[in-house]
Amino acid sequence: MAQHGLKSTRQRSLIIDTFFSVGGHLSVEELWNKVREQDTKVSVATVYRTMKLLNDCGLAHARNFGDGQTRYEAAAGRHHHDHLICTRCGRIVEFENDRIEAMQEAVAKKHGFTVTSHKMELYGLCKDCQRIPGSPKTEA
Amino acid sequence: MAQHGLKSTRQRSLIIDTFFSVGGHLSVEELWNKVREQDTKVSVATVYRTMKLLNDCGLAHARNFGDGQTRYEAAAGRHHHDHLICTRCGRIVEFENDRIEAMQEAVAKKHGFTVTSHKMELYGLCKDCQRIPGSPKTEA
DNA sequence: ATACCTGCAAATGTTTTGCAATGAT
DNA sequence: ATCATTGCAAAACATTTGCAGGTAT
Repeated sequence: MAQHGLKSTRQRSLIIDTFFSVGGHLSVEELWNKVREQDTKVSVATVYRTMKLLNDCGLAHARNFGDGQTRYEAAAGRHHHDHLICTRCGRIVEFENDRIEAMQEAVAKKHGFTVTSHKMELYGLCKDCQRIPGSPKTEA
Repeated sequence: MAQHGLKSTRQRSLIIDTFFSVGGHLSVEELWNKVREQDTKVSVATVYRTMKLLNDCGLAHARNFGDGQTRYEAAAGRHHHDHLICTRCGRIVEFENDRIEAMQEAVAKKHGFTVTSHKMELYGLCKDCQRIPGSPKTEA
């Protein structure tokens, strides 16, 4: 970390290790809770600061799935991908599709735009939730 | 409006008229400013409440382009569409592409999802901004 | 030693809400 | 008259920041 003038601290190591070992698409609060299982003293502010750094370094990507919280996913050496989000159980599935990406480029070009980034999210019901009628987020 | 137990008030009429006549993708604050040109007394809370109603009725759609504010666009009788957003000047261009939609469906089906809604946003530089080096949001 | 980091609490920015007063039907 | 709606100010949320003390290099 020293190459960017960053220091390796107990808190940062714990936060980063936890983030990568838990995986998925964690909100800061979720990550904070996991971190506090190991060290009760770590403050949210530090988790926010650390995830921001990780994002700036390109090791994590900030995402926003419309639930009002920023979520982070590991990014090291990963391809760009998009997401399917189950609006009932919250499951998030990642996918890649080169043909869609190509068509996005084509659409942008048609409108004179140069695309630097994009996001695409498909919301709906996952396989399991389609057969279960009733209200969302009510796991058995 | 009576069919939903909603009442027609001076504030609502003004907010709704303003929203539809200004058009585009307005944040609540932008809309509030426009509204106050006609009536200084209208509160932000009322604008928030009215736009939420309009959204629930399906007459407006809430959008989130990553600038931290919810933006609303008119929705009455419009097709689904996606957006190109210029990260320099903030210009927003709408587009429709049936082939991309079809491929989204296909991807979802492959993963066992039923899609109920989706969002796709392409961020980059518009035609005009590509030729202007320098910092964003600095209009001549 | 010298930056950089941390925790805390206070501040931020956006959106929501409780409540008493006002207004529409 | 009744019940929805308003404005205001306070509350709620997620996130950021100032600062004084602590820590890695």
